[in-house]
Amino acid sequence: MEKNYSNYDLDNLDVQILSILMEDASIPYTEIAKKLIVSGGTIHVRMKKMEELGIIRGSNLIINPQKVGFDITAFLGIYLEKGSQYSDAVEQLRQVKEVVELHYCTGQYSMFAKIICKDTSHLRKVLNEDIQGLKGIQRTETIISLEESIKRQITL
Amino acid sequence: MEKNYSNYDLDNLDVQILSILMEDASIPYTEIAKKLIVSGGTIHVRMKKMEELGIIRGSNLIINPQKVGFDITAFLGIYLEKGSQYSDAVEQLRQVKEVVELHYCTGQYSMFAKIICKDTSHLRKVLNEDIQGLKGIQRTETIISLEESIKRQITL
DNA sequence: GTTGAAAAGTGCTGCGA
DNA sequence: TCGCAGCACTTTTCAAC
Repeated sequence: MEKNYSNYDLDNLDVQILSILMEDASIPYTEIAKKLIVSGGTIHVRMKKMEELGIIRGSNLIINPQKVGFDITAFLGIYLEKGSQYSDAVEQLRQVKEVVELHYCTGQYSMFAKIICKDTSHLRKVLNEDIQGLKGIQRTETIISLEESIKRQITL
Repeated sequence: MEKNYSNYDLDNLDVQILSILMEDASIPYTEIAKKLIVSGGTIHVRMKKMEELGIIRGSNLIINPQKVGFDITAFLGIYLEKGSQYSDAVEQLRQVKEVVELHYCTGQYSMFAKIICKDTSHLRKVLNEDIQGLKGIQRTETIISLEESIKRQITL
């Protein structure tokens, strides 16, 4: 399905289509077509091309975590005992459902995670029981987000 | 539009609908209905209710940043000169398009940002020219992500 | 590559249980 | 409150430019 172009040149039309749908994926093709003064069929062809190229990963329904009782976002700097334990640690952290992002990174931490929990006691449980005990993890540093002021995708 | 229930009890059906659409918002209601053994109309009613309650924020087209030439993800710990400059700093950072997330947080940093850039020279430009010079920002620490191993939404 | 329209499928609304 | 059926709208396809 996904063709092997590492970097495809998007033209202006592609970028404008993506920009619109990145903000709201439910906007109909026909409406985009009107706005960009092309036919609906063209939007469809472009989208199909970009899907095949792997530029489009899919679409997500975005929910408000706070409304469903998930109130705490935290970042976790993770120190591994040895760098070689990285892939092991990834697999273990993948089992922890509260981990929504995990990065292998430069700087003081070996890995860096973003986790979302229901409340402080849930966070404590995840840190103490689910993460601190994992094989290869030496220690962690926690940064708690009190407010998410900006949340968006890149501007093309 | 949005009713003022701070926390509404979702039943099992609501949670299952959300779980499916959070992974792929393009799945038709009729298919969800078949999977959960209810009618399409019921899915529609539940979705409308959750939209009115503000549980659903919308939907995004997810693109692969690397395929469009954005190759570097970095996290930025930001030290402010005074905590009171927070809202000022938020507004300034909102103008920097490369900043995709910004948190006000506990711990050593006053604020914590996630930024996505095209390459190392783009990152350097954003750090040196767009961010370091902003009023109220004392200094920053950069963590560069070499690999994003996990990227998902919360599991309800 | 793009267009325009026809065909297929989906979302929405109202009635009935 | 839920399910069913008809209508409106969208996506998809395709021949022609």
